[in-house]
Amino acid sequence: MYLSTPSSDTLTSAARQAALKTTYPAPLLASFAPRLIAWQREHGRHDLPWQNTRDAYRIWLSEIMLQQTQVSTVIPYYARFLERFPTVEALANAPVDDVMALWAGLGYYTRARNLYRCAQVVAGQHGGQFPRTVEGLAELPGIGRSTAAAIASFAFGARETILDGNVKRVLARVFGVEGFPGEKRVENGMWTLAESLVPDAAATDADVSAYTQGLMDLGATLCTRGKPDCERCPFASDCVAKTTNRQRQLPASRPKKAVPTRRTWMLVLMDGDAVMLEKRPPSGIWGGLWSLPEAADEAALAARAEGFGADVASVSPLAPLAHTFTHFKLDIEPRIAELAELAEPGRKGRALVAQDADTAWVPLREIDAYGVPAPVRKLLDGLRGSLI
DNA sequence: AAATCGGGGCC
DNA sequence: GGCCCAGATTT
Repeated sequence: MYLSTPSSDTLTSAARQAALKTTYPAPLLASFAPRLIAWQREHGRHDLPWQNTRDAYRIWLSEIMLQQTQVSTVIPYYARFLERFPTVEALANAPVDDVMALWAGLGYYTRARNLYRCAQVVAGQHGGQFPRTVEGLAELPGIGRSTAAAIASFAFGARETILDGNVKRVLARVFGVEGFPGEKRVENGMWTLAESLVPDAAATDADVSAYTQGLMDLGATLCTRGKPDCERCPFASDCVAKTTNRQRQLPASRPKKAVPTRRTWMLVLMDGDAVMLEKRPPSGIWGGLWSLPEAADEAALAARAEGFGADVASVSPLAPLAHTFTHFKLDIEPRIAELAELAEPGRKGRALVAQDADTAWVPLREIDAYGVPAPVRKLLDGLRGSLI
């Protein structure tokens, strides 16, 4: 049952549908589908390679590719896939490495693996036929509720609604749906609204296809995130966002949640005017950038300083700085140290420090030539100013 | 640099 | 069953 709109409170599905009419203008609800269909036929996209087919395999393949990549990128991949794997059986029987090789460049490789797994399930357990219902489709790997609805409506004329990011944006604007669509309550309301909008039983399969395609086309070509082309929109006269000039506010963006704070200690190890930078691991925060050696606490940083050849007694604090990421705030505790004197009088030595591909002595004036995280650069810029 | 995105997986 | 993530792109 998880595919049906999750019931909120005690309302039945019918009651929730009825409640929509008190929330949104009935004439808009009633005219939405015919207007969208008319617009799609006149101004929508009609020549995409996966249109004008009812082959569920082709539609599925396009939908999976389009989940993550824009149309212009998908087109050549789609063509190559179909040439190499004309049927779901051909895909299922291919070595997985062949599939991955053809996918290479599209990214999101777990979805390629799901694509392959899905093909094997369809070929092996469904006789090569994709399930015809949203429920059946959504049990397959890589197919969720929205993708299932896209396949069911395009391939089988099912009167089911999609609800992807584009559609959420269109609905939020046209109907003035408040709240962040990533929030369950808001999303559930959008599913109910979207379901109420699908063409009625009188609609032909072609109408259903035009409707679903229209939802996609409107969001992708007119009702875009940045600069919607309201002048060409068939709903401009009714659209809540347009008529109240809130295109930028709808849909509501993710609420800024209080982010956790992490704390890190950074070593500013100086040798004259040069500072030691370390290359960070390729993935994770500041992946691949050059930064200061780090440690999780004061003692660990002192140990690192000593390991590099600094006199621990010379390690002293600089002003802390904060940097905010999407997910968390980083408090940086910088500690500055100089290399200890070598036994040979009057010489400090870079030779003490292992020079490998992941460490570098960089004169402060040259750090711009390295990829250095913004807060670290700021810190070093300040240091440079004070040393001169 | 920040925001966004469907589905999967984790709890 | 709900929440958050992984992995990538667009703006």
